[in-house]
Amino acid sequence: MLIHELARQTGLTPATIRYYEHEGLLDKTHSYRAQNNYRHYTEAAVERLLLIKQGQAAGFTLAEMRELIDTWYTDALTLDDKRAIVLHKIAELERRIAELEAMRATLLAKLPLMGQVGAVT
Amino acid sequence: MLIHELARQTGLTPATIRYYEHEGLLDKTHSYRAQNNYRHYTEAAVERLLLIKQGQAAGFTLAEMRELIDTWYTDALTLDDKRAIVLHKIAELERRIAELEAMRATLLAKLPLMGQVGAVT
DNA sequence: GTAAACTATGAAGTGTACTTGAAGGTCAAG
DNA sequence: CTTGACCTTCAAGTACACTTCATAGTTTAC
Repeated sequence: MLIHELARQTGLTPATIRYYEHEGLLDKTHSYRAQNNYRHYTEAAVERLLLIKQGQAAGFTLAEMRELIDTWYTDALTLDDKRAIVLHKIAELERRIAELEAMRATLLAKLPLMGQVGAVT
Repeated sequence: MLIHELARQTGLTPATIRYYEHEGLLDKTHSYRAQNNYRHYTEAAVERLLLIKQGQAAGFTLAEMRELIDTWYTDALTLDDKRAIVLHKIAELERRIAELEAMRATLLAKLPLMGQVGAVT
C-alpha cells in the first residue's frame, strides 16, 4: 500500500510516517521503494505504527519505543534479558497508572470542596 | 520561604518555579516580594506546585492545569458547572488509565512470544 | 571586606514530536 | 494533454516545557 493508505489505516499523517522512518522506527521489513521511488508498505507497517501509537498514548517517547522494539531484534541479548526489559517497561506502566490514579483521587477529593474559600490551593 | 526552599520542598528548580509564575500558574496569593525584590512564598505555593506536578505526571499540560485551577476561582461559572468540568477531567484521566492498561496488555501478550520469528511487529 | 551562596531579569538555547512550505516528479481520468 | 491527487526531498517553523547564560544585586559567614 502507498503512504496515504497506511496513514488512513493508522490514523497518522503521511508526513508523520516519513518522520518516523527518518527516526528509525520503520525499516526495510516495513516498506520498499517502487521504481518511481514511492514507498510501498506491508501489513507489518500497520502493526508497527499502531504499536508505536499505543506506546505514545501511554507516555513513552519515540526513543523509548525504538529501544523497546530494538531489544526484540538484537542478538546481543538473551531471551531472558529481553523478557526482563519488557517486564521492566510493564512495571513502568504500572507506576504511571498509579500516578494517574493518584491524580484522579486528588480531583475527586477536591470535588465536594469546590467553591469554598481556600478549598483549592 | 525563599524560592530555594520552595524548590526543595517541591522537587522543582527555582528556574522552573519562576517559569511557572511567568506562565500564570502562581499568583499573589502564593508569594509576595520583599524590599530586596526577593520572592517569598506561602505554604499555599507548596500545595499549588505539588498539584501542578501531579497533574504533569498524569499527562496534563501546564495550560490544562491552569485552566483547571482557574475554574475554581472564576465567578463566571456556577458551582455545578465547576464540578462538571472537574468530572470531565476525571473522565479524561480514566480514558488515559485505560490506554496505559491497553499498552500493558499488549506488552504482556508479546512477552511469551519474544524471540520467535515474526512474533513482534 | 570579601567570598560563597543566594536573589533578580531577560534572552537565547534545548529536546521532543511533529507540521508546514517550497519545489518538483508521477499517475489516472476525462 | 492537462487537471488533480497523489508522491518525493529538504529545510524551516511550531508548541511545549524547560534550561542555560549573561549580567547584576543581596545576604551570610569568616
